[in-house]
Amino acid sequence: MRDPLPSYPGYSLRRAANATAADLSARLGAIGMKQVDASILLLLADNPEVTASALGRQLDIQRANMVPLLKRLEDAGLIARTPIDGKSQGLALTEEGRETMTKARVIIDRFESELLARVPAEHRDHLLPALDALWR
Amino acid sequence: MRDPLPSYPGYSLRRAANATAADLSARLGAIGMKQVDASILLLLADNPEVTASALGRQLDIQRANMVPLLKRLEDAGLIARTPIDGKSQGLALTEEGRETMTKARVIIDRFESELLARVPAEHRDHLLPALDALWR
DNA sequence: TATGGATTGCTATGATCAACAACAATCGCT
DNA sequence: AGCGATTGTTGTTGATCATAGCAATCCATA
Repeated sequence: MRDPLPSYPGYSLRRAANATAADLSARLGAIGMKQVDASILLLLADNPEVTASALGRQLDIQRANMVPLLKRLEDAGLIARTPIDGKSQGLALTEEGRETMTKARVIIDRFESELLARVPAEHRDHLLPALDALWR
Repeated sequence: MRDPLPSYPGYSLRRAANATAADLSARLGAIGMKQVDASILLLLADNPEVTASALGRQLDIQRANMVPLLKRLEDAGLIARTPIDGKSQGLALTEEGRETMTKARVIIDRFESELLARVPAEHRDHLLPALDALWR
């Protein structure tokens, strides 16, 4: 079947993103994590006491949609909230959260290196800069 | 805020795909099209009389989910079905479907060239081959 | 030619996800 | 003191996708 779509970079971009995301999802699923969960944990590891709003801004997730996300992580005992002032609350990893984050990071690091390994050597170093130009 | 995520190619891949997809969606919305719709029309333009199943396989869309998709396009008068045998039916663009497909292709071509233009020249030619390696 | 496995189109359903509007409480600047 | 902006939240909606199941039809082979 003749298919003109793969010659479009934008189309290949979407297909590649879907394929790799499915792969990573499966791997993170092994430790009961989703990609968003892992993103939040990684961000929290580097930025203790950030606010839910700030997290959402960084990840492009609306405030309202952060609520169930954070609730799940809190119920799982991975993050804790501490009041900053009357309306803001700081988020931080619990001890268990830190352990889970470490596991997630191992999985992600392996995933990312395998991803890069699939790219032919002559194109490899160009991938990240090219992608950055498309959304940063 | 310190953010280790953008240094991961896989993460940037997802973000870039989301950003560009949102852009294209907005542009196609101007003619009442969605990305899937346009994909189907483009594919149909090059492959008249293909079957719904074959289309779904090519686009990685399950048979069951093709039904409402094709129904919308048929109700809009963009595609027509002709029986091939007792159980299969060939899909093809109507005259109106061909016109809409042409409009969509103009939009997509412009979108894709603007997308490539955003990539620094030294990385540009590496993007498509790199992406291809990730899903083909 | 009969038959069993695969294929096609479809219905129905559930899960997940993101967008949106609205709200009360609080903050911070003037 | 007052006012606009921010925060966390609720509730709802629409879109997308996976899954299971089903009847009809096909195709290859015994």
